[in-house]
Amino acid sequence: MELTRTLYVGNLPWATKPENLTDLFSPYGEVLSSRIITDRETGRSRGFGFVEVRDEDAERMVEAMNGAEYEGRMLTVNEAKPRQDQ
DNA sequence: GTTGAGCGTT
Repeated sequence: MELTRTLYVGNLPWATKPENLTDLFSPYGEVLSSRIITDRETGRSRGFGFVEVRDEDAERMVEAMNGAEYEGRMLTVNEAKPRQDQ
């Protein structure tokens, strides 16, 4: 039984940092970790990231943040697909 | 010094 879930966050501004994700999602639940996916070569943001949250908060946080506006962008928030398998 | 749909490293 997992205690956490990972949320996919898309349509982020290029300048968004992991701490920004934490600040954005914290009001709606506990953020355990957050990360911005960057291009391995250039190191620049790819415009999306992932936020690890408590399982019990995940649903509410998706509802609250999906479609929310950040720096003029309508965010896409969904439960992340499993990275390896399942 | 750019871009805009997307589901991520060890």
